[in-house]
Amino acid sequence: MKRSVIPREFFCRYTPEVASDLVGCRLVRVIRGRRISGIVVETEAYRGPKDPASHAYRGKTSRNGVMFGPPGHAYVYFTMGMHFCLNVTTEPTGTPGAVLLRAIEPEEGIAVMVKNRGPIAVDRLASGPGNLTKALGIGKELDGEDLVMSDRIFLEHGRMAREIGTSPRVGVSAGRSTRWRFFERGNRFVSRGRPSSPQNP
DNA sequence: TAATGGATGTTCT
DNA sequence: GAACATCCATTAT
Repeated sequence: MKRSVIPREFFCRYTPEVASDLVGCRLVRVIRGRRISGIVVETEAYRGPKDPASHAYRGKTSRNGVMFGPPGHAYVYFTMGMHFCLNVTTEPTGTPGAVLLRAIEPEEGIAVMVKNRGPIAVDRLASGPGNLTKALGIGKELDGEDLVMSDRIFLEHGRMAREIGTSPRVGVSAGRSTRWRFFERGNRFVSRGRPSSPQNP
């Protein structure tokens, strides 16, 4: 059987381009042999020294080291005292870059996501970076995982996104001038980000 | 429906 | 000691 896992070359490109192309791909998490998955509907791009909003802006540290490594790996970090965020590394080895996965449209394993998140509406199960990692049971034990080789978490070809919208990134004070947030226009699983921010600018 | 602020802990200055 | 790639309940309109 042919695997439809996305190859490493896909991630070895200009980060905003990878972030845009990831919308429509399927994110798969496997726990005890069961698939939990969904279509990626919202992402953000982060680069290196010229991107003041990026963790890699001030160079390599023990936390962000994965961003400087080979493309196609998971960069998982803990934030705001409560939440994990899942990123996919991009660009050639030595060039920092990562795409933050902000929301998915659940497909398989919805019952497991509900168990992880509590009884809430399906369109909010994995909407927002902290909610996504909680729904899929992702923690720092997956930091540095190779998404091309792993059987615990990986990306597959999904479906064609209808239309890609862009906006400034959510929750960052620096780098407001770049529109490096990408989402499927009109999709109800996309997180609102900030209250009252226009979703179809 | 929109705005505000608290919980909570790691990382870096 | 300050900042932080968040989330959600509470408050005001």
